[in-house]
Amino acid sequence: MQITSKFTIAVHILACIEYFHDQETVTSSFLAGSVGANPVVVRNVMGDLKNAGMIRISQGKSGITLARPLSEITLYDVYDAMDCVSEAGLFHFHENPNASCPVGRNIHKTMDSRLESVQKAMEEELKHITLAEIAEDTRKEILGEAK
Amino acid sequence: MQITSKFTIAVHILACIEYFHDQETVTSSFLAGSVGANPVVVRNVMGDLKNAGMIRISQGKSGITLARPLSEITLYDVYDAMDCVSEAGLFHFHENPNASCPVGRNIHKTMDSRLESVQKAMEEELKHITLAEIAEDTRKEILGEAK
DNA sequence: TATCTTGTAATAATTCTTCTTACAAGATTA
DNA sequence: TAATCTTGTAAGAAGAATTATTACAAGATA
Repeated sequence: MQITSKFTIAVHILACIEYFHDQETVTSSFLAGSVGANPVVVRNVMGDLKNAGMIRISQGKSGITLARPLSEITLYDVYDAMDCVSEAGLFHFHENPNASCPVGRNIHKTMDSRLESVQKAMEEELKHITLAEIAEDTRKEILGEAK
Repeated sequence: MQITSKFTIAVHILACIEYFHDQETVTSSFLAGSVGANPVVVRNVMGDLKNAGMIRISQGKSGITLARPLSEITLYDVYDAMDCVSEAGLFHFHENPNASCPVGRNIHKTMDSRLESVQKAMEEELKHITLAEIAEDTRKEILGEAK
């Protein structure tokens, strides 16, 4: 089980917009080229990022741009925008516990709050990481390559 | 995306073994009845729990028993035994970032350590919760029902 | 020895995710 | 204004992963 690749694609896209904004007109096709995915999946991710207020989309020369600085976007914001985890939560509860068994009809309730806290721990960690860090590290890696 | 229901099934099973061990002979069919799943999935989960040293399996009157007290089993132990998350990690990285794009060939490296720390935060939280807590709360809920 | 239970393979069914094609609608620029 | 480019979205195909089920051999028990 893994969290949808839309999440890492979204991060990749944001890093690209930041990196290329003053050299190229950034379009969905351009991004799809860097990501290595079909332009349509990129456009869908773009749509989610736009709805979340992270990017602006123009068909003109300005292309796709950041709507706010990467320092104000955390991994959690992206995770949230991509709907990485369903309404039901990170953990899949088995569907048919037997209500005529005392354990069966109570175990769900007993686990729920604890599993929520586990999910929350992950989400809190995501909030501590900004896209700015990632973009900056990426830039450093690229500069490092020159040697 | 959700973590396999084998995880909650395993917790349910452990709670059942604890709850019923002095009233019933606990078998895979009995457990399957409480869980509401096919006996084969229960047996597979049982196999994993046995390999992890949490339960003992007998075909006789003793049935399935705990191999160590629930206070010494954490949700992480169960999570680990069920192989809830693949080798590749919790986050699915998109497969084909373009190596001829500077961002494309560096973004993976840049994200990896951070995503690992996020996954680790979740796993640490799992380590803080014991099966004993859950079994105890379940017992309390059951007693509460009597009113 | 008859019965019950586990272990496991094989397979089917279902659900999710990802990819792809196609095209309408909006924006841009010459 | 017309030609071109880009986005937004629907529809569907393909693929992967998860879960359920049948079947049966082998081991344990009484």
